Amino acid sequence: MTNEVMTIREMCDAYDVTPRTLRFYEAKELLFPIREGQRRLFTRRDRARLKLILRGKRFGFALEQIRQLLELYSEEDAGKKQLEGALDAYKTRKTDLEQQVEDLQQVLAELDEQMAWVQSTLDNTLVRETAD
Amino acid sequence: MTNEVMTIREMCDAYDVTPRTLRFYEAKELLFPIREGQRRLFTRRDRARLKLILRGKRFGFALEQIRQLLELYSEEDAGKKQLEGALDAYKTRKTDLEQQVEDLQQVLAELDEQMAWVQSTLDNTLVRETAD
DNA sequence: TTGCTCCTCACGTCACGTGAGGTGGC
DNA sequence: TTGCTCCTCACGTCACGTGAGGTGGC
Repeated sequence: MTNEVMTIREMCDAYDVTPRTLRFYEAKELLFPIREGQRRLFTRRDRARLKLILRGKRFGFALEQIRQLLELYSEEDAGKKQLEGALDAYKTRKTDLEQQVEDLQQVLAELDEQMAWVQSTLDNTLVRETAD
Repeated sequence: MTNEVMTIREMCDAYDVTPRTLRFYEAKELLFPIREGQRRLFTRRDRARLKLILRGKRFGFALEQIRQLLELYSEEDAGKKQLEGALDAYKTRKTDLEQQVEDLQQVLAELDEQMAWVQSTLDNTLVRETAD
């Protein structure tokens, strides 16, 4: 049954996160597990939200922005405005990620130069030592 | 004269960093400005180190690792061992950066899918609204 | 005196990690 | 009783940002 609730341990195993992370997301109002005494029980809704949170993180969104995106999605009538809002956030994120790729490639080139320089110095050092 | 010392403000303007950053690097023993009373005066050596620090950061090294690399470089006899140590660190960093590029491209593809999905939902919404 | 730049704490940020100390149920 | 898992503080991490409050020299 996908309607079964899950304990914190089961959640950790299923989604590869730590208990601390789940408690942290609850404190930040990203998840709303129900309580059985002290213990947390995560519902199907929490699991759906956690999946979106983890994907949002992969996209590079900050938790606060993910919280806002979750709100957009959960407003029962996911209407035009909500969807366009989400799409806008995605576009901004995409541009930023593309810039990151460019930056990384630039940095990789610079790193190659640096490595070549050190390597050539190393070669010269060996030559000198061998020339003794 | 490149032997002139520079004030914190001149350093900030020259290298596009904040005063806080320079004080922080000093506290972390990455820079060693001399003192004129309370004020810091940055030497040519500090400027050379700062350039290496900023490049190290671009490469994605943590400050502590940058500190160690600076030690390797500054050991007057930058011999075989030191250079090989630096080269090793660079290689590890390079592998990691390449992995980051791959991850980002993967994430970008996933983001495109997600955007397409939202867009198609949006199209359907418009169709329904127009069909009234 | 007013401005400007410098200084030293020291708390805030972000997303958790990591003990410390205690509880419930087998 | 011992183990195991859960819990709640609350401090630590990383690289600084950001006031608060004070100083020196024009």
